[in-house]
Amino acid sequence: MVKEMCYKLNKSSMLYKRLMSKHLERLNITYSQLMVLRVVNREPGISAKEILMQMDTDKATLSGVLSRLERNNYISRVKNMKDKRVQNIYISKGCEKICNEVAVIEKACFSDLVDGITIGEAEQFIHILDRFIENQISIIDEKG
Amino acid sequence: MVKEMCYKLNKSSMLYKRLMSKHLERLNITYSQLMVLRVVNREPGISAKEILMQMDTDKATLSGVLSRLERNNYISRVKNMKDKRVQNIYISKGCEKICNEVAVIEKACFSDLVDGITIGEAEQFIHILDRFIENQISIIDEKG
DNA sequence: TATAATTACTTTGTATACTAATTATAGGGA
DNA sequence: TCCCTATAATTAGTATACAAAGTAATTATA
Repeated sequence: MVKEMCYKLNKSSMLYKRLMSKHLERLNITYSQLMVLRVVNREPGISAKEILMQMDTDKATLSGVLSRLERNNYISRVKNMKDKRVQNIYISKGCEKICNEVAVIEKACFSDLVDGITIGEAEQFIHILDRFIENQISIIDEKG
Repeated sequence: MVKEMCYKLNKSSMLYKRLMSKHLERLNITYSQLMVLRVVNREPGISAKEILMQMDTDKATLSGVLSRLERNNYISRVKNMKDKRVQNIYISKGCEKICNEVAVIEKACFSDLVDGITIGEAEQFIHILDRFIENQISIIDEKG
């Protein structure tokens, strides 16, 4: 039973990434990059460490995503003069648009995803998923 | 709401992979490799294409996983003489053990994962997830 | 103030994912 | 038999994911 849950969770997650990638292709940005861009859009001047605290990824992974975002002129990184280890990250001009465009795409995509699923079911689903995630986190934390 | 579902699905999937990776570390095998190994264990002599039909991955990805499995002596690939494009894949001797060991690990891990989740809830969860996956697949298929 | 410990971030190396292109082989006509 | 198309699998290239090591700057402490 749990096996089935896990297997299907993985499958669904994979499909979601595939789906979003298709949508994002024409915006010339990847799913991970967008997730980061969104956080920066919400909090201009945020540092990598602060993004990490919100995003549950790996610092090395984030470092790479930020490099590519900067290379493609989606963001700029400015060394913080009070603490030179830190870089403040800003969205490039005109780039807020992308976040808005994506919101539209997502909305369209999401409406198809819930076909045949009631709000009550979705709530229940999220409720169980939350419990599941809590269990996962506590197991991982135990292992240090 | 859907956004929350997707976000949490991704998160849970990521945590699951992290968790299994930790467990598999000492067996010197990765999660993806194990998934493939399992299929081969079930159907000795299976071809890469047949694995693909069962596994919902990419053929290029699978090719890489198979190379590494072969490099580490977990499997062997034998050219099929009736159709020389095809390779028949076999588990190396002594390697069935790993599959069994993993079954034990998984069982232990799974029991922790369902803490506080009833069987009824799990069933409901899978039911909704199935619907969700169906929707995802039909959207992806629409797009070609 | 010199040294130790920490912190923020990057780099390196390995393993997926996935697209596009390539290779080798099969198999069906003309 | 030669040609064309389809198929099984690999290869090349880009982008994650993550562990481990490295770098530079900051803080704590003897």
